[in-house]
Amino acid sequence: MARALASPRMPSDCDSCPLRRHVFYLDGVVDDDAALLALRQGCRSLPAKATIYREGELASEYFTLFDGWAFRYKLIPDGRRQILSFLLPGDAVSFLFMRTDRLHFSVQALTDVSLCVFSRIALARHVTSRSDLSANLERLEGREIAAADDRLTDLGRRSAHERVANLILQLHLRLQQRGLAEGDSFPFPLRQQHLGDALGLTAVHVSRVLKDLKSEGLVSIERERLTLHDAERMRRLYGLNERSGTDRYLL
Amino acid sequence: MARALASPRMPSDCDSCPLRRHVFYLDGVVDDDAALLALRQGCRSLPAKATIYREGELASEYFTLFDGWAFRYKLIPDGRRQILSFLLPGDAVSFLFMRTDRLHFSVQALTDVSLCVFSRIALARHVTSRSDLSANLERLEGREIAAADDRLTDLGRRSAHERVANLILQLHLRLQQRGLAEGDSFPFPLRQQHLGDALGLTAVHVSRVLKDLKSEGLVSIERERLTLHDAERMRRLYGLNERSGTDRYLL
DNA sequence: CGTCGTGTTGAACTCAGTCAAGCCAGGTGG
DNA sequence: CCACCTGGCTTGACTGAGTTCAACACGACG
Repeated sequence: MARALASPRMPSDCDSCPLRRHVFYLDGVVDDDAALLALRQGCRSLPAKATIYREGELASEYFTLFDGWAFRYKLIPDGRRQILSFLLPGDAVSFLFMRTDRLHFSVQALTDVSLCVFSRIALARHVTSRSDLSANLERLEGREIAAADDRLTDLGRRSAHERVANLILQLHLRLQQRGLAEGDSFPFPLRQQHLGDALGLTAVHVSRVLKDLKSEGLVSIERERLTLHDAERMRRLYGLNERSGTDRYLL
Repeated sequence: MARALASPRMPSDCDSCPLRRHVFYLDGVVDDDAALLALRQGCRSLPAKATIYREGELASEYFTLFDGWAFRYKLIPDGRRQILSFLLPGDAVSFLFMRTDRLHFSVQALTDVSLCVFSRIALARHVTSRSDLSANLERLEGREIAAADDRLTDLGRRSAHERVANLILQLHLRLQQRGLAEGDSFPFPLRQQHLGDALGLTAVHVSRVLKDLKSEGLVSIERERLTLHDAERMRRLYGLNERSGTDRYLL
C-alpha cells in the first residue's frame, strides 16, 4: 500500500522549488504568482507501480510531479496497454484536470514519486479568474497536443529503430531542460516493457533494437542510467530533427 | 489555383448557421455570444487538394470549416505523411491558433471546402476577455488531446482491421452528431491513401482490409458514400466500445 | 537457496509492406 | 465517337519487419 513519506528533496514551500516554473508557467511568459502557489495543499509520496489516477474515476485533487517518473496510459479491453506519455519531475499529471474531474486515461508511478497536491476546484477557480493564467494554460495544452501529434507520427510512420532512438532523444532533451541530465547521461528507470508499450512494440523487439543501438556505439545503459555517446549521429542515422515539433512553434 | 466562390449552402451570417454551436461552444455550456459571431470576417472557398495552412507559416486568420472535409497532417523529411485528424463541417481548423501564430502541422482540403474566416487576434482577444469562453476553449482542447490519445492507442496497439473499423465508426459518430449522416450511411470522400496515412498503413493494405469488411457484410462504399450495415457487429468483432474515450469523460 | 522480475537469444511464424501488372470510370482531345 | 490519359482500386507473388513462444541467464531479495 501507499506509504506516505515526504521526499527528502522536497522543499517545504514553493518559493524555493526549482521546478516551479515548469509546472504552471511558460518560461518568463507569466510572472510568478504567490496566490497560486499558496494553493498547494501539501505533498504525497507513493511507491513505484502505485496508481496515481485511474481512468474514469472522480478526482478532487490536482497533482504535480515533484520527484520520480510516472506515465499516462490506456488499457484496451483485452489487456493491451498503450503508454501515452511519460511524466518527468516538473510535469503536471494532467492539465485537463483544470476543467474536468474525470479523464480518459490512467496514471501510474514508474519509480517512487513525490507529488505536490492542490485542490482541483480552488486551482481551477484561480486560473479562471486570471486571464493571463488561462491563456498560459491553453498554451501548455497546446504543447500536449503537439507532443501527441509527434508521437502519432512516430507510431504511424517510423520504424522500430527510429521510434526507440527518437524517444531516447526526447527524454534526454526534456530532462536537460529541467536540469536533470548530466551531460549526455541521464536517469533511465524504464523497463523494456514500458518502451514497448509506449512505442507500439513488444518488449522482445525493444531488446533487439537496443542491442543494435548499443553495438553501434550510440547508447549504453547501466544501473538505470542511459548515456548517449553520439546524439548527433543518432539523429542523422534515424532521420530526426534537432528540435521536436513539440517545441518548434509553440512557445 | 484557389478559386474563391461562396458555397451555396453558406448562410450570410452566423445567426442561421446550423453548425454554430459546434465551433466555439460545448453544447449548452456557454450561451451564444453575438459579439463573438460578429467577428467573422467572411468566408472563403477552396478546391480539393488546396493547402489551407502550411506547417510553420505565419497565420493571421482563424478558420472554421463550414462545408467539405479537410485533414491535418505532418510530413517527415523523407516524404512519409501522417494524417493527424480529419476535419469535418463544424470543426475549427485548429483551436491552437487562438494562442499562437505558427503550428507544427499542415492542413489540406480533402474535398472542395468553404471556410469561415476570423481575425486571429481579434478572436483571441475576445476569448481572453471572457473567462467562460476561455474555460470552454480549454475543454475543447481537452477533447483534442483525448482524441489524439485514442488515435495513439489505435496505432500502437490495434491491428489493421481494428484501426480501419474504428476510424469508420468514429467518422460515422461525428457526422451523426452534426446531423450530416443519413441513418447508417454518410458521405465518404476519403481515398484509400488517406486512410492509410491516417492509420499507419499502406493504401494497398487498406484495400485488402476494406475488401474483408465488405465481404463480411459490414460496410459498403458506393459513389463516395459509405453505408454501415451492422455497426454493432463491427464493434463486437473488433473489440471497440460504444463510445470513444474522446467523449466519454470530457464534457 | 529458491523465486521473481527483467533482459537476451533463437526459431518459427505472420501481418503488413513492396513491387508490379491490370482494371475501371471519368475526362480530354482528336 | 473513339483513342488516350489519368487517378484510384484490386490482385498476385514475394519480402521483410516485428511477433510469438520458449528457453535460459542473471541479479535482487526474502
